[in-house]
Amino acid sequence: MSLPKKFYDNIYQIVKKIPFGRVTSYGAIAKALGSKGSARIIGFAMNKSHHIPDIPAHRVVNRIGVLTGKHHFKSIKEMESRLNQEGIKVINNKIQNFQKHFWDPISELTEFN
DNA sequence: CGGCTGACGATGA
DNA sequence: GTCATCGCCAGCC
Repeated sequence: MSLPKKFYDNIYQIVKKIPFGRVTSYGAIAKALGSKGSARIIGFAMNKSHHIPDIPAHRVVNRIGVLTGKHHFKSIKEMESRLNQEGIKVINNKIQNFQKHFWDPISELTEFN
């Protein structure tokens, strides 16, 4: 409550806006926040979001579509399993046609506003 | 207050 | 195309 982390809060806002069957990258979110250099911070924020049920972290992967954060999930299989449920094919921990499923917050939201 | 961490990204070889 | 290294920048110890 007091002193809300604007950066982290912004990240959660965007991640929660990711539509079903879509994925995005840490760099895309970071850039949407105006700090493309803080792509790593996005992952950090995800760790803090572990107690937040509305954070589809499984829809957030790195720029190449690899499920880098799956190991941080309750179950490693859960991340790729959830993506499969959304119609996203994950082979070798990498999203197939990643660019096709890629959801750019800047293009869709035109700034998180 | 100083330094390390980290679910990344870009660039160079 | 792949592999290695540097840079980023907020949070945390």
